[in-house]
Parts: sequence; C-alpha cells; structure tokens
Amino acid sequence: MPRAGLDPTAVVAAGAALADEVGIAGLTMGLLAERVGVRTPSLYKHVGGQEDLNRRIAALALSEAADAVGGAVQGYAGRDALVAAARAFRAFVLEHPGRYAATIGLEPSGPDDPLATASERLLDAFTAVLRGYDIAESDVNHALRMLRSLCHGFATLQAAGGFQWSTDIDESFEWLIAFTDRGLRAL
Amino acid sequence: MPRAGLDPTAVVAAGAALADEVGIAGLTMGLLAERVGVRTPSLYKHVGGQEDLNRRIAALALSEAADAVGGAVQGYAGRDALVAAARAFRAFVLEHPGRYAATIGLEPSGPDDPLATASERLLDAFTAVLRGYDIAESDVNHALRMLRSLCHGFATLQAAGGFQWSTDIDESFEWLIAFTDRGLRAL
DNA sequence: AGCTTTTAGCTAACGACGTTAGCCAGAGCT
DNA sequence: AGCTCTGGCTAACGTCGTTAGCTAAAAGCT
Repeated sequence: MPRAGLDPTAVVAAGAALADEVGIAGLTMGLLAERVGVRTPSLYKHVGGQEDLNRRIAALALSEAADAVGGAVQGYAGRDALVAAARAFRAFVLEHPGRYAATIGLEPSGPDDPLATASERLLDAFTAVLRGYDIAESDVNHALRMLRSLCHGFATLQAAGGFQWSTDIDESFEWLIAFTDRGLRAL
Repeated sequence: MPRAGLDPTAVVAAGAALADEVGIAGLTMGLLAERVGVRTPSLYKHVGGQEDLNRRIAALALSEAADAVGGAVQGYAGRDALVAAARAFRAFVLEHPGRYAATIGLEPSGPDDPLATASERLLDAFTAVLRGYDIAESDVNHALRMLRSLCHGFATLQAAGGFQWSTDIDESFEWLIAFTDRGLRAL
C-alpha cells in the first residue's frame, strides 16, 4: 500500500477546498478522506479531529483574507483604499464561502493561537484603510468594528442567499461603500 | 403511559429555547426530546425532522425579531426610530443567539413559506425606519440592505465573541448608529 | 355508554458519522 | 542490514438522526 504523502497543511487545504464546494456543514471526515485518497481514520494522523480541522481551516481562511485585503490596498489611500479593501474582502468570501463560514463562532484559545494572529492580520489590513481618513484616535476602534460588521454582514448575507429582491447586489455594495466613505470623511 | 400533550408549536418553542441555551449546533433531537419529556422518535409526530425543526425555529425567530423591532419603533421617527430599531434588534439577537443563528443560510422554499413571510415582516419594520429619512426611491433598497448588513454583522460578530479588544461594545454600537443616522440624513 | 377511528406515545432497529485502538508496512537513518 | 518512526490500514464503539411497527389514550359517532 503506497503512501499518500499527506501532511497537516495538505489536509487542511483540501478540507478548505471541500468546504467551499459542499458547505461547512457538509464537510465530513469521510468525504475529506475520500478526496485526499485515504481512509477516514488516517486523517487523524494529521489533524486532531473535526473541531481542530475546523479551526485550522478558519485560520487559513482568515490568513488568506488578510493577504487578499492587504494586497488590494497596496498603493491606495482614502476612498480608493476603502473600495479596494471592501471589494477584495467580499470577493474572497464569495469565492470561498465554506472556509469563511468556518471562521464564524470561534474564539482564539490564546494569544499565540494561529487563529488569533490571522484575525489580527485581517484587522490590521482594515486599520490601514482607516489611516487614510482623518479619524480621532478614540474613534478608530469604533470605525473598525463598523467596517468589519458591514463587510461581514453583507458578505455572509449574500453568501447565504439572504438578499431576496431583484435590486442588483453589486450596486448595493458599491452604494454601501460610497455611503461609508462619505461618513468617514465627515468625521 | 400518560400523554405529554405536545403539538408542533410547543416542540418548536422548546427547541428555540434549547437552542438559545446550548447553541444551534448543540441542539440535538435527543436533548430536545428529554426536555419536553418524551422519547426521541416521538418528536417526529410533530416535526418532520431536524431540518424542518430548524426552519420552524428560524421562522419563529424572525417573527419574534420583527415584533420586537416593530414594537420598539412605534411612535418614533427619524433618528429615534433608527436607534430604537437597532437596539431592539441587537438585544433580541443577544438574548436569543441560538434561534437567531438558526436563520442563517436558509432559503425560503416559496412565497407562502412562513420563513419568507416572517423575513418580510422584519424587513418591513426596518423599511418603516427608513421612511423617517429623506431617501430617494432608488436608494431605499440599498439603504435597507446596508442597515440589515450592519445589524446582522454586528450582532452576530458580538454573539460569536468576535470583538476582542477592550473597547466598550455598547459604545461602539451607539457610535455606529449615530454614524449611520448622520449618513442617512445627508442623503 | 359503547364502539370505532385516529393519533401520540413507545421500543427496536438501521445507517451515517466521528473517533479510538491496535496492527503493519514503507521511509529514513546508522 | 537492521532499527525506528510514522503514515497508512481494519475493526470496533458511541452518538445521533431516522424509520417501522406496535399500543394505548383520546376523540368522534351512534
């Protein structure tokens, strides 16, 4: 019986890809094992179990999201940066709904939890956007939370099919970004 | 063996309450059966299964949320209405995180699905808030989606423990409402 | 009241899934 | 070559959702 040459990284990557296809709820150990060409129990040589797998997928997702947002913002400031960041974030969630869904409802276990550091990196990317506006120090955290709530809420609602009427969703998103930009500049 | 006197409504109500206690993921048929004083298979006399139960809990949650928001808005307009609606919505989600979580990722099966009507009622309540502002007809849907994204995003992030730093969360929420109010009035 | 029909509860059983235990062979090192 | 480590396997168990089929309580009818 030839070896499959797996390691934790490969398993997590495959799990994330599978989650994007079948949804985080449909991600089963058996399905993942089949996908990577191995029997179910063998997965436990690489990840601690389903909860551990979920956490690792979430950390990967947040890290990738941070890269996407951070990269998109490069070279822009103010409104352009906000637009780029918001679009990049939403695009990421829509392209990878499963792995992003894995991030919901998880608490980092400690300061050196990969989940915490990835989450911080994503926040830092958004913080960089806010630096392009004239925001009082005391307002930065509030603005950051608002930005995060907006992006998270919009993206997850759309990914879940939560917007029902026919009004164009992309248009709504651009409208929402413009609205936020005006508000931030008026601070 | 005396009867327990259950009906679908009672089962769904108990399920929603249980979901608030143990989380939607921890809501198991066995646990619910024990809670209502019956063996697991008996639940299937009242609900079609776990998915059906989930949908019914979601419909209940949306209906209750619509009542809460609609009631809170009564007699207010403009900023006061926005504040009342947003607070009522967030309070509902924080008090009933489990049943609200049941609403995520569900698509109504048709126009007479209770889920659809409840969802519409909630949207109507927020639409009423927007009527207190001077918003162009073409912008109403965008503004509605923004409001929904904001409330949904903020409430779910907080319910999931997603805000890490020490800045006061209530304060952030009030800041966010004020920000939105200013933006809406500037339209 | 007595008879019939419906139905809400039960036990038994199955299938899917996550997980653990324990074995074995391939890969790498000395 | 031989030793060790490790990544794969099979077997088995527990939990959970679900279905089938039985029975007794309730409800309806005459």
